[in-house]
Amino acid sequence: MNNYTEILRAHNLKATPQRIEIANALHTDGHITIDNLYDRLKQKFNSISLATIYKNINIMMDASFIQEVKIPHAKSVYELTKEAHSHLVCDKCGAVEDITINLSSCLEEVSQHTRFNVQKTNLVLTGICQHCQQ
Amino acid sequence: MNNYTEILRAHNLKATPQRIEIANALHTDGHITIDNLYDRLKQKFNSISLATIYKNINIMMDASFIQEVKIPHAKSVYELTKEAHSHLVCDKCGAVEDITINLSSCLEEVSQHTRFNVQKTNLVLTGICQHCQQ
DNA sequence: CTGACTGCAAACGTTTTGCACGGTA
DNA sequence: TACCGTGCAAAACGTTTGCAGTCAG
Repeated sequence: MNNYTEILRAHNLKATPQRIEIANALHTDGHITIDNLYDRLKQKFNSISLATIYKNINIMMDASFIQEVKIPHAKSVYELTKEAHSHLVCDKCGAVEDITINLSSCLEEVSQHTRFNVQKTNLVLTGICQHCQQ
Repeated sequence: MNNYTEILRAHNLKATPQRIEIANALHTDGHITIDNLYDRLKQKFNSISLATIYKNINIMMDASFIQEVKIPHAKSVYELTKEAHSHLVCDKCGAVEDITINLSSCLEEVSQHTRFNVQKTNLVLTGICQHCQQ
């Protein structure tokens, strides 16, 4: 488990117990919805408010500490910000997995066809995960 | 302008004037938010209800006549269903543009690293469009 | 003619806001 | 201590639902 106290402060966020637990939940689960995060934090802080979850999610996104992943036909999940990567999402069980894919050939193709200046890539591949194939 | 009466019926959707106008709006604009669609249809049907927009968007999605495109940090847009393609989204002006990119090398990479069975690709490239670069 | 669609109003779920209290730095 | 964060309650927002009247097939 990381020391999220320091990491939070490095992002100009006060290290409250609630925020540290949000960071731990994201670190443990990788990807989590608002609802799951709320359920998870209620175990540790029985009187925590959903408003606190939302306020922290928003301020942590502003600080680029976390990121939202929008998924077709499903609720958004949140993850700790890390190096650029893509996502595999299982349509059956909903599991979200990180995957690093080299998109340079795709970006070349874009620059060949348009003058659009790409800054970020968002690739979500949906289908059936290995576990659900059985 | 296409004859959307027939196309709607081919999708088992009754061809009401409201639905035909939704199809025309999507055909003309390419990508449109719920709000813009509502504003657009109010010009033709001054007493149209937002509920009608939502009901039709949902039934048209169920019929695979249209599709939702989820965009980072922005509202979803809707488009007529067509062959698979990716999207360029300008962070400045919000414009959404279709682009066909060959993703086969990316999919190969996925099958080399996992046994995930990919069924759909959702690629959204964000950045600055040619017009906003000037 | 019949079932489906529309428009209105109300309900619903999600997210945001204001405020008093409490905790971090 | 000063400011920021928390929790509660209420408000705001987007979306869905139920119903009565209307229309497409």
